[in-house]
Amino acid sequence: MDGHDHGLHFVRTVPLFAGLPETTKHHVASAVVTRQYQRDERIYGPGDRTGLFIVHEGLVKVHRLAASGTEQLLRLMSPGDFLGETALLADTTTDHFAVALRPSELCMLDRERFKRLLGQHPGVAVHMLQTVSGRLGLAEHMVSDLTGRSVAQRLAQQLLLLADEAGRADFTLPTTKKELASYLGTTPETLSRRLATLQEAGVIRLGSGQSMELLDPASLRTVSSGG
Amino acid sequence: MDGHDHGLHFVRTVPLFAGLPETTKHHVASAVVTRQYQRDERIYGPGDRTGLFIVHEGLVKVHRLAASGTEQLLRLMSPGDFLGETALLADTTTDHFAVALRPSELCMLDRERFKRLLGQHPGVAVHMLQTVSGRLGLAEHMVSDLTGRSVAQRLAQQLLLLADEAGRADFTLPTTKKELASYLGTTPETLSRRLATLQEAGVIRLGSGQSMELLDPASLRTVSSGG
DNA sequence: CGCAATTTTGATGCTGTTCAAACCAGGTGG
DNA sequence: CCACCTGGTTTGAACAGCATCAAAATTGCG
Repeated sequence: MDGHDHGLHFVRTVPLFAGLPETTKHHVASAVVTRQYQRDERIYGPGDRTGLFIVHEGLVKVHRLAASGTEQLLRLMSPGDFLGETALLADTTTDHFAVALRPSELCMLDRERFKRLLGQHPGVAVHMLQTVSGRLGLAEHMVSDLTGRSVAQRLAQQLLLLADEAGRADFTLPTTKKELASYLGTTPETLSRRLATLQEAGVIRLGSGQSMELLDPASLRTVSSGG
Repeated sequence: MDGHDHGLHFVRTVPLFAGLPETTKHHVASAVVTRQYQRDERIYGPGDRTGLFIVHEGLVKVHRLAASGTEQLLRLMSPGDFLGETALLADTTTDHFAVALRPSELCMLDRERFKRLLGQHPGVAVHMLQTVSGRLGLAEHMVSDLTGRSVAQRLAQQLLLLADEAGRADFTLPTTKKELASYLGTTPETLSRRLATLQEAGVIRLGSGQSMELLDPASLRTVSSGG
């Protein structure tokens, strides 16, 4: 299987391109550059002038570094997700980092071709608009959570969400606890303490590594909503 | 001048509709419902199923209430800005408030017509995508600022931004200090103290009401970037 | 002029950070 | 196969920033 076929197969699995006609999918597939990234390899960083990336395989974190050195994890991107569009649409360079958390494969569509695609296929623009709008909702939710809710509340909410995504009460974190702490806007130390508290209360059970189990989800829901 | 003409005049001033052909502008103008809002009047709230709003005159705040009662100001919308698109694109109800901070005029385009417009005029989708993408950037910036920077740093940054927007060192806040505190993710008390500190240091001068003057912007820049 | 809301100031307490050190896990090379 | 090393996790102690509560002062508005 050569690069083109591989790309075409890939393009078919991307929600963003779902509505495109066959011939356009071929065009996109041949225009796209696919690359593998190792664990911890940087995909782009502040100042880079990249195109649109789409995750094919693996897990990518989008984060920002404050002057103080604090890292804020903004989002995790999984297969099918796109990233890098903010700088592209504003015609500037990026102001954040994208790093592969595991061996990953991404493809990139250069700026020119992407803009052309956007202008010629409104469906892509609309789909992208829906996605970005959803991300905005999440980000603004995060803002109000950071000011209006405690770490314990945010953690409880996140644990419920993770269990929900996994579809079961026992699951494994997609990342290290350090990254989870960053996502929740706190430190590893504080997160560790809150988790310990929950375990002592019999609400969760911490397994080895990043695995855990929710023993009392109802209790978590109470905590999450400020009980 | 009847409602239609008024609407048409309005439509011409909206950046979002800038690229539309004349005939479409007429259609939009006749489809739009214009309304006046008093100071503190609610435009929409959580659970409402609204269309797309566009600010014509005045100032609108978009905010969220935490269970604890904490209010988080998310953004201020001025003439030309649109709002309500998140719920619309996700086909759900809103999860936040929009309130007129002054006597304001807004128009609303209902869901159906908006969706049709979006599908038929890709330029609108692309423009909207750019705007929403920019807002996402701001929101994510806010997230990392809330976790990585102190109130003093966020305040310094905001003061510089306000002076920049005003184009001069002495300006008047667009809102009350209470709202500014909410925007910065802090309390009125803390904001008042930080402003007092800056004044004592000779960095700013607080005038009556919401007016102030930046005496030493360089110093603010130092504070803002963590000096 | 006087009321209501905002702003300021003060005193106190708590949540979460910081620094430090011990502990643990996974992966590498001898 | 095991010692080792690096980064993640946990725990402890002390501290700092900011919120909270309370009350006085100021502002703007009817």
